[in-house]
Parts: sequence; structure tokens; C-alpha cells
Amino acid sequence: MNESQQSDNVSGIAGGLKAVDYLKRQDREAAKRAIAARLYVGEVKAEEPVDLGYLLSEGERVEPILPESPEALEIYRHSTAHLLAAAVLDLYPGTKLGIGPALLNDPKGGFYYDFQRVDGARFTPEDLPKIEKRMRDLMKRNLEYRRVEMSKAEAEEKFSSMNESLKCELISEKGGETVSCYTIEGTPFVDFCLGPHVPSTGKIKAIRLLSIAGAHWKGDEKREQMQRIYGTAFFTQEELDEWVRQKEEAERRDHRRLGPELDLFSFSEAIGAGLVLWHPNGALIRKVIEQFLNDELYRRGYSFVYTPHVTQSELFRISGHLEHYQDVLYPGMTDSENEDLQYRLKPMNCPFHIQIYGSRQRSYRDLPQRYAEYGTVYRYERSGVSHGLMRARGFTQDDAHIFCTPDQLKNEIFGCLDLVDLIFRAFGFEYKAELSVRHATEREKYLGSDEVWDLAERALAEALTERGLPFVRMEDEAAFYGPKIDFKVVDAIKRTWQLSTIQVDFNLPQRFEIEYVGSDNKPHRPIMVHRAILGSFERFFGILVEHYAGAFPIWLAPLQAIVLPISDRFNQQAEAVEQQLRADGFRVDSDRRGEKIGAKIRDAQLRKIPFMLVIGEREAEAGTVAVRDRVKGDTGAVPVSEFSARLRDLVSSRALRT
RNA sequence: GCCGACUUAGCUCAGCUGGUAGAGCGACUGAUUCGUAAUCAGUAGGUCGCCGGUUCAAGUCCGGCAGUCGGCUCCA
Repeated sequence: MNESQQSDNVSGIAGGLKAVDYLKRQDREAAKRAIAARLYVGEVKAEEPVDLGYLLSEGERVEPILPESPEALEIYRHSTAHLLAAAVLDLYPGTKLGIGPALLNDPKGGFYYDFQRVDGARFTPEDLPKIEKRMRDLMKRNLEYRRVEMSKAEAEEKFSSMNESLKCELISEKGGETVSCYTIEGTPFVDFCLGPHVPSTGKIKAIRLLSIAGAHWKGDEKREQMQRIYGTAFFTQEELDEWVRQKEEAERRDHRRLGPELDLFSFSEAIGAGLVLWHPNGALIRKVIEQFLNDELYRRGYSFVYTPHVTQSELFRISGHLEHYQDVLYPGMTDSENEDLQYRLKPMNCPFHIQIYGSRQRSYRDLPQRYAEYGTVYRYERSGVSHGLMRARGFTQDDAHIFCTPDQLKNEIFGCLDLVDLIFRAFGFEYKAELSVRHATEREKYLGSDEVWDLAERALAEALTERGLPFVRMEDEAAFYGPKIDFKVVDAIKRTWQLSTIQVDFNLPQRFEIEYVGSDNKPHRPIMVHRAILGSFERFFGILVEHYAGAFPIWLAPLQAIVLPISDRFNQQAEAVEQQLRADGFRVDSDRRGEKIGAKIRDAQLRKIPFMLVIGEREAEAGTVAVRDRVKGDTGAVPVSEFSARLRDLVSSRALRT
């Protein structure tokens, strides 16, 4: 049914009708499939959707929310979270309820509910199947979700009599006089909740409970620790299966598994958590990426600098990091000859680059200065947060700081945008941009004059627009020291990762009092831009491993080809081919073990080597190699020189596919 | 840092309520000389994460520490 037909029928419908009955008059089939309804007051759409049991007032009408409607999944999963709570209360009476929202596009699941068991009891993973089974029982019984409205006082009394202190806390914080609650027929479950919900548990079709995790009440570390049960729900079993398949795919790509498997990197207990060892294969890939960046940066007028890994604490006191950033700094080291001197491992590169800028007088003619450094920094992340390469304690940023005049800013942003685009394309990432600007009115929380803020925000927005980059404008997301553009890339399995950031900084130039002499022969404060494209090599590498599932494109692959002699009768020819290709500048090896060709191919395939070059009787005689592509399989024999030329093209064009 | 789980051979894992370690793969050696994802046989390899405790006896029970995993929190 289309929407205009519905609107045609609106007039004349009296109030007092249930939403579901209204829908039935429109379209019986849709009414049957609906899980909730979109409410219109006159022509104006209400902010919140309503239950099917909602009583329409005069002048109101509803449209069905069907499983395929954009708002449907959230309602559905929210209802499933409540079903979880009902099952838990059924099985474990007295359990206190926290909150139970839906999640969308979250790898952790589709919903969760926070619980606190009585007498310090805890859920264990073995409880999940029991709870899930009870949920299915409740689904089978098709029990009604009932909405009850009451006064705040009434609700508080009700929940406090049930010993639901956390719910009482939520209710007392809520504005307004009345609150709504939901029950599920035939269960002890009552929840303080805005709704809406599916009409009955039978509407819920495909569910799975996933994991148990710790969570603090209201996310506050000082509040009680609860147990969170994650689960997910879909309208059909097929969608659930697909989601599980996706999750398994993500697990197959996990860089923490592939890294050691492909001998790319490791961690060592002897060194400590979050400190990365780059093995030859990983280091080679990193070197290739660095070389790629080097060329692009020099071409764009950047200068490379090197700065120390430790510094007197004073530097970070001036920058303000010591104060605002203290808990992630490694502890200070005292100078053994002078107890008043403290040194710190550096958590950021910017103050060092400012020292270089400030090492001599600068004229407006010297600007812009663009200092680039692959700067290794150390941040003492809390022990619970480390996550392979994605969250490490020591990592190397592809950092750069641009010092420029206000009227150069926009042009510098252009330069950054172009570089970001070039680099993301090279790795095969789609990406999106976010522009973070000041709060519309609360100007006092920011540093720097209105004038420079306006100029900077306008420069960033115009640069994005003029480059034709669509972006989301994020009000109130700017840091106190300046506006910024963040970039998120989308990987091969549609996950997004925040990588690049371009930040304007009015703060550090002021704190360090850096200047340039303008054409007016007066001192001026330069604008500083922080910018990282990959973020950190460690994290970027982790993302790349997962993006490519370990199968790096030819230009990055640690081994680009491996020569496989059919038997050791052809080992010599194999070695000759290997040598020739190495001489041509490629990374090639040969497998001269006494294995059968099938085994050699299998091993090369597992190592994700892009090309396997098989040499047997025929090839040895003809001076060819039989090329096996890791994706396409056997592609036939070609002369070695022809293969070499093809490889050269693939590498120099940084081809993503063969 | 907090909650929970985990740590046994290079890897993946088995080892019941305490009686003193086992498989597959890999590695090594030998045989095989083979045409597009695993040839066969033999051999070696473990202070059961580390430290301490209980016990006649600890991979197994208890405590501490480290690391890993799932979350929370953090990421000005």
C-alpha cells in the first residue's frame, strides 16, 4: 500500500480506536505484519513511534511499522532485550534490572540487558543456553507486552516494593509527571520504559544470546558493577545466520590471529603488554608503506624531522599535556645527577615540532612549514584496554604539523584532503568525512577568538565542499583548542575505522608563544595544523591485515612470488628463475623441499603468496613458468621475462587485484 | 583500573572427583621424484605462564603476580 492512499482515508476517523484496528481498516495484511506504528498528529509526524495497542485521539492517524521499515529493528531488539529480562527474572527471581537497550550496527550484538543477581550470585556462560531456552518458551506462548501508565510516585513505590532500586533511580531522574511501564503477560517482569514494543512475544522470531560481560551502572566506574548479557535478534533465521557468518568472517580476519600465523608481528610477555615486535614480514610491509608516504610527502613540500623519545617533563607541562593527559603518561624518570629534573617518555610529537619551529626566527616568507615525522610515542593505556595492534602502548604516528598564516590555512587543508584521498584509494578504502565545529552558542568553552574560529571552520568546510567531499557537520564536537576533520574508512567487510584527523590548533602556538614576522614587520601567531593520515602504523597495519584478510596486494606482499619445482630434478631451473626475478627487483623465493607439488601449492596458498610459479619438464624446456594466481588458480605458462614485466606493472600501479 | 573467563609441546587442543603428561598438525631425519590445496615411515620436543602455600603427593586445590580474551571505563 502506498502512503497517499492512507492519507486519503484519514479524515473522518474518530478517536478511541486502537492503532492496530486503524491499520486493519487500511490494509489487513500490513496490520498483521506490523510490529508498531508511526504516529501522525494531523500532518505532523510524532517524534516517537507507538504501540499497536495505542489509543488514537481525535485527529491522529498511524502508519504501520513493518519489519522492513527503518525504525523496526530497534523496536524489535528492544523488545527482545525485555524478553531476555523476563526470562532472567523467571529463572533467577530477585535479580535487579539495569537498562536494556537495542544496539544497531554494533559488533558486540543487537541488544543487551544489565543485571545484578541477588546475594552476589553470578551468571556463567553455561547459564546462557538455559536463559535462551526460556526466552524461546516465552516466544512460543505468544505473551502480550502490556503498557501501563502511572504517576511517578506510584511507579517509584511499585519499583521500590520490588526492590528495584536502580529503576527507582532512573524514574526519579526523569522529568514529567507520568511514566510508562511495560509488563510481559505471565512473567514477573515489569520495566520502566518508554516503549514502544512489539505486541506480543510471538512476534520475535530469531534470537541468540552471545556473551556475558561486566558493566558499571550508568557507565560510572564508581558505581556498582553489573553483569551485562549481550544478544542479538533478527526478523528471520536467515538474517541471523548471515550475521553469524559475518561475525565468523571477522574472526577469520582477526589480525591477532593472522599476525603470528603469517609471521608479521608478535608481543612478548618479557617486554610487556601493548609493545609490538615487528617481524621481518610485517616490517617489510611497513617499510613499503613508509616509502610510499615518503615520496608523496616530499612531493608535497613536507620536511622530515626526527625528535627524541624522552624529554624533560617541563615540555609537557607547558603544552598542558601533563595536566590533562596525566593518566596515560608513563611514570617520570628522575635525572640521576639532578633530582629536580624529571624526564618523560613522549606521548605526543607536537611540542617537539614546535621546538623546531621556535629554534629560529620565522618570517611569513618561510611559511608554511610542514614537519613530518614517523614519531614513536608511548601512552600507558590501562591494562584492560589493550587490543593487539589496534590499541598498543607504544606506537608510531605518521604525524605532521603545519605552521601557516591564517590566509594559507585553506590551501593547506586542500593539501591534506588530497593526500588523504590518494592514500585511501591506494589501499582500496572507501571513506567518509566528519567536520567537528564549535557549539552553536556556548562560546566560552573554547580557546581563541571568534574571528579565528570562524575563519578556521569556514576554511575546513569550504575545502571539503570545493573538493566535492560529502561530510557530516558535527556541532559541539570540536576540541576546546580548534575545529577538525576526521576521516573514517570502510573496510572490505563494511566495518568502519576512524583513521585520519586534521586538527586546527590555536592552543599550542599560544602556550609556546611561537611567532612569525609578517609583511607589516610585526610579530604574528601562526596557525598550527596537526594531521595524521594512517594514524599509527601499528593500528593501520592491524586494520590492513583485516581488510585484506592477510592477502596483501602485490606491492605490499612480503613475498610476491614463489617458484615451485615439480620435483628436485627442476630445482636448478627454479633457482635460476628465482635469481632472475630477484635481480629484476621482486621479492621471490623458491620451495625446493622434497614435497609433491600439491603440498607446495597448499603451503604457498596458506601463506597467501600472490603468485606461484610452477616449473616442470615442459617449462624447463621452454624457459617458461606456469603461473598460478592465489585467487584465480592456474593461468597458464608464460616466458619468465613476460611474467616479470607483468609483475612490474602490478607493483608500480599498486594494483589491488591481479 | 574494574567484572568475568582463560594460560598444558612451535600451533590447535585432550588430561574425570589430586597419584606425577597425551593426540593431530608442524619441526627434524630417511625413503619417495611426483603436474596445481596435505606422500610414507621414523625421531626429537613439555621446569603444565611465573612465584608462593596446602598435601605423603599438585597440570589438577588455595593465594599473589604477569599475559591473553569478552566487556565496562578511558581515548583532552
